[in-house]
Amino acid sequence: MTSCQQCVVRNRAICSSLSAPELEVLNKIGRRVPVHRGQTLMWEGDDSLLVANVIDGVLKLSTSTADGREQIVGVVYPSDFIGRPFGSTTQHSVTALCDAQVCLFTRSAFDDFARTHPELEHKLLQRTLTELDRARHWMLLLGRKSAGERVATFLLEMAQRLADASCSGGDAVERFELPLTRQQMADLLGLTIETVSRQLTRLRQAGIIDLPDRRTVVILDHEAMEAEAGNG
Amino acid sequence: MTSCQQCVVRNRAICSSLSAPELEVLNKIGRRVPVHRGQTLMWEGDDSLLVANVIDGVLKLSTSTADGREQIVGVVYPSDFIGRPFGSTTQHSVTALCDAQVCLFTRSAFDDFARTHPELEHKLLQRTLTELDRARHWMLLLGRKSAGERVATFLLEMAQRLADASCSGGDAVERFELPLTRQQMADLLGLTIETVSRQLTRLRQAGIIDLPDRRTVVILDHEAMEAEAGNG
DNA sequence: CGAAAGGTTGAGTGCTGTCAACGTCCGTGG
DNA sequence: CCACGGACGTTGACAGCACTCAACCTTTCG
Repeated sequence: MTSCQQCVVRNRAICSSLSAPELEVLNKIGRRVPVHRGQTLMWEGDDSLLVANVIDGVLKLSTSTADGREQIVGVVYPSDFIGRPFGSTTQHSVTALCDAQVCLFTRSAFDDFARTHPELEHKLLQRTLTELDRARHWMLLLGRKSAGERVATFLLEMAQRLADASCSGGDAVERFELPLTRQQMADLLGLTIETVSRQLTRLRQAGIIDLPDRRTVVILDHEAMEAEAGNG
Repeated sequence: MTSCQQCVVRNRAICSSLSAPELEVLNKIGRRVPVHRGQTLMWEGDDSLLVANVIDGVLKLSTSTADGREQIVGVVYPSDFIGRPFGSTTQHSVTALCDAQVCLFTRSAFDDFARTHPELEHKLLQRTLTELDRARHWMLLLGRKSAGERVATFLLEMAQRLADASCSGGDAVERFELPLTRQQMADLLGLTIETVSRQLTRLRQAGIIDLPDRRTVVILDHEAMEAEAGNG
């Protein structure tokens, strides 16, 4: 039986605000659930019935237009929180990009627990404020950056986030596996799959990155990447 | 002397969570400040030293690329909260779109007060969650919608928000004043000023809207607008 | 009245999307 | 083991939407 005490995201997730006896209670209302790659945990427009902490894996948050154009509005990693507490509907779908594990709560039980645990709400507030900053920052990319800048910015951000998640002391990793397909990259960057592919090829031919296989990226020239990303 | 008790946003802002004696304390750490049109209250990248409630007027939140391209990432109205509590830097500039009034706090004083008033933090959390939903919804527009859809979506959303702010029972108003110039609309929609102007002209010539003067919009055919916006 | 700011319209270009063909990887089943 | 099929990815040709550059109009304000 898995308990919160042994949870791998214990010290990073919002649960880190809780004492041992509080964790006992939370343990009772949550349950660990596996999510398979491609499985959708919540659907855009649905009643908000569930919230969760990501324990392992990567998931995407996405919305679509009426005619099916998709935009990925967030990518979440272990220790991130998903779902819409204190609200009636979920504004975006949540889908696993790889096999994942989440710690699932019914929204009502979570809401009740959170309302009586200010420290937990504070952690959630901090996390939400950070997510809002991140979302707004992404709006600059979607509204104002060229295809080349978008792809470069994405690769740099991915390197940085994976570095934060691992233990490399904050330095961006220079080699990593993409958790996204080309189509998903396109949906995140507001581009088409062909444009993403062409920009990756261009960066590779310019000697700025290497692509040993379809999922692996090696950043060869970090400075040139910053220039490509429009941070200059 | 103005007190919180008489504040026009008293019942809508996050302060609505507070009792009379608590308001007394808040009154002491905040002060009402006028902001002139065009004046920037906070700068992107600055240390986060101030937060505020909007009392009157409309302000924009914006970020820029290194070479000066601007993206508006949010528009705030009376009762909205601005600034970055519990964080070291402000991620976007805040600028008044018309003469405005805000209730200003130093971040440290506000943080301290919030940390000891869970009900206030709860209100702030709800507000932040709503803003996050709104920002993510806007990402769909920036990433996937055409110029025509963006302009139509913007006008519909503006009509809805002004309806929510007034007392029209939730029905969108059919006639309103834009708080934005064409350039600001372009910066919000991720377009150029010329494209915005052309799309407005197109909607007017199609008989879907009227533009009595440069700042006034009349929605003549709400259904056609929904279609133009790409909503089903 | 003149200047500046804001807005509209036109002509032309180019970036990115569309459509299509082909290539690569990988799991499945003969 | 190999053939096959499907998912994923790359590349090319072409078109079109939105951007750029430019001229001109309207409103505002000193």
